[in-house]
Amino acid sequence: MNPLRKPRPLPPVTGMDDTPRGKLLSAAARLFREQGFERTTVRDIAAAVGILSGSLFHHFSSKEEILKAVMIEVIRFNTARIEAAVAGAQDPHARLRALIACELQSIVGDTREAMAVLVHCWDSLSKPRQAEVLALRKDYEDLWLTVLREAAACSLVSIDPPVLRRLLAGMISWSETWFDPRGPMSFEQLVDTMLGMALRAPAAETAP
Amino acid sequence: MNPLRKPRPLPPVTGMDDTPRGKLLSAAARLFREQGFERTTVRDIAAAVGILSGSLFHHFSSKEEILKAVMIEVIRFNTARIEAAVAGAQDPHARLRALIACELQSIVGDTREAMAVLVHCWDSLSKPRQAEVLALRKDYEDLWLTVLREAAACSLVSIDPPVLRRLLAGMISWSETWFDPRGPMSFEQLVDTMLGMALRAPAAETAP
DNA sequence: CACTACCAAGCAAGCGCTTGCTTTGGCAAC
DNA sequence: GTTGCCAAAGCAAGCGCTTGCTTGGTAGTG
Repeated sequence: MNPLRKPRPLPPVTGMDDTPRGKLLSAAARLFREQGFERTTVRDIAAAVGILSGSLFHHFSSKEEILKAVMIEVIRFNTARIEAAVAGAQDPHARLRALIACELQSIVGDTREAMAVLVHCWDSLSKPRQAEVLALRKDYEDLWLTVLREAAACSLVSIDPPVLRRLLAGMISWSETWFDPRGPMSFEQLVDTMLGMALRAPAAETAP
Repeated sequence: MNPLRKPRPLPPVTGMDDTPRGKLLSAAARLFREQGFERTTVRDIAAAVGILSGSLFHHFSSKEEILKAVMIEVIRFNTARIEAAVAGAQDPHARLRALIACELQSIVGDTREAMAVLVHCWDSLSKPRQAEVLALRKDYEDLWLTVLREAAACSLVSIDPPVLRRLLAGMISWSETWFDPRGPMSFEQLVDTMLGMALRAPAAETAP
């Protein structure tokens, strides 16, 4: 927006900083997740940070722009995280495990609210805004495919990478609905279970 | 609801019959899926079957009751389907495959709209109505657990049944977002791929 | 004549967003 | 070190519209 800006200490911290904008985004993320996008009013969001509804429009031009901003911030944050994790892993097996662990972490851990919003409120975004978000998501998905293709190339996995990606995405994103890190199963156990399913399963025979 | 009722030719046909109520339900299911519950107005639903919005309330007492009815019908239908499929399968392996095939069928096949509504519009239902639907869902989930425990007992699978159920539920329900039976991968191939992942994967070591 | 199905009209409430104005805090000019 | 200034941030009020649902009445059917 503003072309001339003082050098900020760092790009966004854990997703949302503590500027008015950042506070609005994290409050909105929590509300959107709890009540859904349509059932959350601009008055709800404003009240959550202690201002009136009209004042909200000094920061965002519309309610939908808030939703878009929540999604963009969480995608940026998590893309940076998986890039760092993959760069720090030594072999294909470790890289695959790192991806699963990162995505699970983002969904049941620190960015849980915003990730749930990304999944559940997707259809509340207009098509043009969906396209903007999808463009950002591309880097994220490309990295997944690269790692899965590498794993397939060395016979670590035998399922077609695009299909395997989607099956893993389903398992991982669904765990938001049931997994509790304080429950009987630990985070690491769940990662290893998912990894185990991805690894040794043989591909289905290519029958019609 | 009505304790005295003419013997209907059969319990609900493919989910929704062709009475005014049935037509309303399938129109609502389609609209709820395409636009979400909140963005769909009672005027939309009424228009889809060619009546005015007020007339809708001669069939349902509220918009939310329509949503509940859609969910209940699809659960009834799919519970009957898996019960028949399991009863017709000879061994644990076949029973597990039948469950996966049935659930995938319900999600990408004939009851696609209503199943998508069940998953995506869940939070739009008030808590008391959620409880009513959950009570019906219990039989369905119990059958899954029974089959998975049997498979575990004969070492067909090695992952804890409740966990495995949730991982499979995630993979299967997520496929609504990407799987196209007319695409390069057939329905049966996808079932076998999922089955393969469930089958031989070893449980994660029980480390902290 | 009861019953189902529907129409026509509209109400009360809530919605996203706009407008016009006030307060606040930082900072360069003098 | 006041002073003058301005942009960011917020308030108070409310507009125009949509929403779920109600009401009172009517046509067709067994």
